[in-house]
Amino acid sequence: MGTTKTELFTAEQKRMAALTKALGHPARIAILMHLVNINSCVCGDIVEKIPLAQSTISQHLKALKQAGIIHGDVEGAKTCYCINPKVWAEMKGMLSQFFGNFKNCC
Amino acid sequence: MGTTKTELFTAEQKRMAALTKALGHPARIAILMHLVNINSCVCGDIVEKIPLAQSTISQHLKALKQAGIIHGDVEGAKTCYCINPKVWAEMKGMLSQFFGNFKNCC
DNA sequence: TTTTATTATCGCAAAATTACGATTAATATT
DNA sequence: AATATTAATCGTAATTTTGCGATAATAAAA
Repeated sequence: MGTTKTELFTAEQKRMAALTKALGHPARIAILMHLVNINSCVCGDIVEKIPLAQSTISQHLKALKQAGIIHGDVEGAKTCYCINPKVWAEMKGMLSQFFGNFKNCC
Repeated sequence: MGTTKTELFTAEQKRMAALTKALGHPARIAILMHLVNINSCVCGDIVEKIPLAQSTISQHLKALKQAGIIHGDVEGAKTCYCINPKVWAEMKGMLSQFFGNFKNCC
């Protein structure tokens, strides 16, 4: 076991789960906060900002990339990581709808 | 390894990661969607709505409870699961701020 | 009081996640 | 051409997650 039974759920449910799962680690939140705060792409100084090994950060960046939340553009020897505005807007809309739908019931 | 180095991150980062991680599975999204859609507490028919074993659903409910997103009130033989309005509002605010802070930069 | 219904927990197995050091690949610099 | 610099990938180990059946625990119903 250990595998999610993905065929049992809707595309929307799977998409939302994949996106929130990608957010679900402090290091990945920290990376995204950094990108949002500096309000530009980050070319090569993420390892200095987050106290984890270079390989570990690379894995977290990969996870964010696979979810589509960021993209990395090779710029010579460095890679520039940017928030993907399209997916960012998708998440923003998806989550605001999701959280807005709840009317305090009981 | 396999353990997150939680001491390296801020309380905000850890809280946000814990909440989004709890959302990060299709079954848990489905459970929350169901609770939002019927707009009331659910007493005992979650197993019928989601095609997973009773014990598996119980575990997903536990995960949502531990994050504080829902609470379960024992109502006789059944347990009524409700969205926790306080934490719901917390997430809504946290995420809307997070996603609102990004200005399309590049 | 015995039986039934409902939910939680235990124990297990398979898979995924997290983290790191070491290595590789690709580009810049000297 | 040789040497840095930067980022990705590989290999490994510990831990966590996911899912299920079996078993408890609790309360309702007969």
